[in-house]
Amino acid sequence: MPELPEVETVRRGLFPHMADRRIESVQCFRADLRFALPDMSVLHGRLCRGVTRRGKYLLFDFDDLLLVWHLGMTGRFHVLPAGTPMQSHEHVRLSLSGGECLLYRDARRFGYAGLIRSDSWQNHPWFARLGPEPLGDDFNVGHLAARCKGKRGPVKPFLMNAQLVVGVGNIYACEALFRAGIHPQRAAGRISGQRLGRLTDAVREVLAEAIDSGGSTISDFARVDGSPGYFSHQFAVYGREGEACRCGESIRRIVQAGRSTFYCPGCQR
DNA sequence: AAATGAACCTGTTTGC
DNA sequence: TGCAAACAGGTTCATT
Repeated sequence: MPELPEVETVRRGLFPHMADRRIESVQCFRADLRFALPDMSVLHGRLCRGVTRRGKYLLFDFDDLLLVWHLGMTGRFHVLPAGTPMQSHEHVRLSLSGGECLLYRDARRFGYAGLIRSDSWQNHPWFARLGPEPLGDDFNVGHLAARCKGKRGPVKPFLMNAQLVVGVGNIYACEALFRAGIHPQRAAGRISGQRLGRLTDAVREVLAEAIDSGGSTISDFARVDGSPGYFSHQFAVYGREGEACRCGESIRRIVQAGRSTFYCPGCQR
């Protein structure tokens, strides 16, 4: 479900509820999600310093320990008053000082969590091979050109590879390619430097605009307070098969690497 | 090496 | 109406 803008929206929603709060109790309602859950009882009595993000991972800072969480496709966090009844698909609940509790809900259970040492988190297998943050300086046309060189596979699934750049999932890959005017089936190694420059700009712009809109809600995504994200109203191509593009062509849907791709055959070459 | 497909799991939508 | 198939924001592993 959540791509970078949605995870960042969740992070911003969590931060004021988690920073400087102590974990007063931990309840796990099942032993595993996608993987076995860590023993979160070690967090009992600990102070959370804040919540950061790397790619699509949330990192809860407990000084020497990080609680790392990936939302998978349908994971959601909510902060609610203590004593709130159990919610559907609720798997974990942390009671916090100050009278609130943090709930994790996940219908499909593709999400996962881990407890790792803060001093070596970047060497953890979940992080060691991740590409640069798309909104940071390390994601630039030089990086993209170097990685695209010689690649014969289609650019759209290539763009979704977290080893190239983190945070770009199915929605924003489609939207960024539309903005850059690049056909999703074009070989990654056969795009001019100028057009790769447009693509880096498009990735940054679409992600930044989506964060400003609170992410995109299709069906499952919700912010920590339960409200939806509004960027879905601004999709140019995603989910719009058969609708007319502003150029007049009809938007198409194809399947690449098992995922739906939406594009405009008039605007994207 | 690189690209595709299957797997993980449940809920919702679509089509016959 | 009922049932089955298709589809859904992600990642990893196995197979060509």
